[in-house]
Amino acid sequence: MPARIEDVAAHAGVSTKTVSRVLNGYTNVRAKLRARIESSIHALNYVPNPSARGLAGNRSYLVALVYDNPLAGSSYTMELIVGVLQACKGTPYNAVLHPFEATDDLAAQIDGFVAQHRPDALVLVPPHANNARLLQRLDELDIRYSTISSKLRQSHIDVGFDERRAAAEIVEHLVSLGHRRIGHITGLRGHGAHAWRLSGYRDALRRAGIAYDESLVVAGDFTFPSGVEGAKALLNLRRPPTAIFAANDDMACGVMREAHERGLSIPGDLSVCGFDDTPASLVMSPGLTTVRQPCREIGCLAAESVLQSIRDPALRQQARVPYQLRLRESTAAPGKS
Amino acid sequence: MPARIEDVAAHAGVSTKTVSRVLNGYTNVRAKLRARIESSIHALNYVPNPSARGLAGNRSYLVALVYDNPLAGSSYTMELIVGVLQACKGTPYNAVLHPFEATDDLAAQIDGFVAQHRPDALVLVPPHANNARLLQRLDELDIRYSTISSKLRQSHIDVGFDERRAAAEIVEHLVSLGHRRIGHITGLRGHGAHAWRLSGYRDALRRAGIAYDESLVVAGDFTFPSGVEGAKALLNLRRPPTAIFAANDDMACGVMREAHERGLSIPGDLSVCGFDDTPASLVMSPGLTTVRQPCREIGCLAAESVLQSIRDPALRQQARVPYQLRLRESTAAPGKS
DNA sequence: GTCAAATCTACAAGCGCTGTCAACACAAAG
DNA sequence: CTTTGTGTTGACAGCGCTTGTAGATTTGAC
Repeated sequence: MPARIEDVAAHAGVSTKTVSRVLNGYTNVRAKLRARIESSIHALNYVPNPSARGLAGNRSYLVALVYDNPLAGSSYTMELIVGVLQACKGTPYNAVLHPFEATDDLAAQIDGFVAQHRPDALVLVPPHANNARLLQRLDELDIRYSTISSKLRQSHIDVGFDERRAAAEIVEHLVSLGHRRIGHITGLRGHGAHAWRLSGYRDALRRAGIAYDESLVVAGDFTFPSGVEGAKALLNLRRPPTAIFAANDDMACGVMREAHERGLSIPGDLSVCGFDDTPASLVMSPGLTTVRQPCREIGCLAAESVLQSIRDPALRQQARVPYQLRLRESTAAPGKS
Repeated sequence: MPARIEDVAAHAGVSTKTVSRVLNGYTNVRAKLRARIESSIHALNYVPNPSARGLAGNRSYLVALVYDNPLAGSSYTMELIVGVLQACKGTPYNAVLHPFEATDDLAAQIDGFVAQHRPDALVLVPPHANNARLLQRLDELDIRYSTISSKLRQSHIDVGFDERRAAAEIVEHLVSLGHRRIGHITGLRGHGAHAWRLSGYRDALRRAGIAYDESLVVAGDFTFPSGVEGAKALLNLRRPPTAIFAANDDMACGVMREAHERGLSIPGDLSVCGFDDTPASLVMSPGLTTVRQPCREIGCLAAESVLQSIRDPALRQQARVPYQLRLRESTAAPGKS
């Protein structure tokens, strides 16, 4: 039978109330007494019972990660999960996962989920992070939440990185190699990543004094097949691009596949770069030039902030974490094989 | 304020205890009364409070997925998670994740985790599923658990698939294409997957009347770099193999990388096949021939069984789920380009 | 030394549920 | 008609914690 708070109180010679104060981080306990209680906790190997705590305090000690059905992008989600778990470590909080089916009655779904599990806080991943109705419903329910890479310019907690600048940098890398005709396969419309990465692409062209050519930009949806299709469209142009910047790695892999099909060598005949640094980008041959998005840090920060906001409801924070260019073998100067 | 069991009882004109019986699936409630209570539950939109339930019933309604630090194999873990979540859906149970750091004091770690979160059940993934000391400790703590692909022939719940047979099948596929010199890069020693897949390889050779050649089998550790190294060793042989069966996809990707480095075309100069059907195997060029391991079903089944065993502690079950060969473009008859 | 503020104790209530056990209804048996 | 047994239902305590109140004690400032 595990120790109870009562046992700790008796062991330390204090009231249970004071032990409770220590457990919950109240500051009005004298340092000396606090130390004594903490050593009793340690001696008895005491860990508070989460159910009892939750029941009495009307809390669940649960943070839910709300993400899209993970058919695609599993490594992205997985990394976020690792980050969220890291943030929960050492706290009484536990992470639970909630993959939302992408349906219309999202409000109903969130209501059901909240009713059942009563999470104290949510971390929302795109596309849900961009769903204004959802956020509004959460506000109504008075549930704290943070978002990841939300394109909504709202006054809530959000964590992301400067995707526009990162996209610009990777395109500038292509420019610096000598490329002038650079194709772009966009992400799925509606995602912030679609607009930001496209804007970055245009920023880089503008700064390099290269005219924006609409025909070099084709629509993708972040999937491998859409990368293949995008590559087909671009490579079928009368004057095909010498480099293609795909808005994510899966599509970049699609581009590489199509290039191989056509017998084009990479990077000799075509430079390819992606975005996200998924595991696949490392195992591709050649290795894929991409942007490392620090998913773990993002997940960790998003969870930490939202937990902090439980104590301090006024907290509003727009954190931007650093990204890194990963230059690998899929990009080189044009026209040399 | 959400409805409480008391409200439901009042609405249905019964005692709270009877409502509780209905909620917990006790059979000794008359059908008519049960129906009335169920309609009251529905009418009031009642969902029991997990904390209260847990406190009163001395349960946590938590299933923990215990896996290795997810630096590698994130898609495998992710798929298992999806399966476990699926199994929890519609039950009062919730899934929590516990990535174990691979340290020596595993018993201490599990004790700490159990003390803090008090999960009702665990699902163990290799290599932890193979840790006899860990299982013993769980038995001592009287915590239900199930394992996934455990190589321990113990009397507990385990879910997996016939890896040996699957490995044999994929090697037979190579044989049927005309390959006689087939290399194998093994997995990490200690994992069941190491032994089973190697055994399958040998089974296939034996059945094809091909002598087992030790020099064609090199040790890997399931990582991409070890695949590269393994490929180097095999391709440097005086008589290199015409096909390589890597014990997982990551290593197969490493083989493809090395082949590309050497200017060997796949499958023209070298056939490659992997195992697991990770997302990368689909985006590789050419697509990788591999074995689909039904991770979701496995995770789901493992969680379902262990939840069932909470009610029925006598439950022992060794489930084998079906696998599928995925024949893609990385394998072909030898010697034709 | 005095007084207010800060700290601490004791105790009770109660969070929402389930377990225990007793009560009850109803059928079959005597 | 009573007795016994079986199945169904209810009353109530209590799970382990937090919160609140009222009062005791200590502390530090003056």
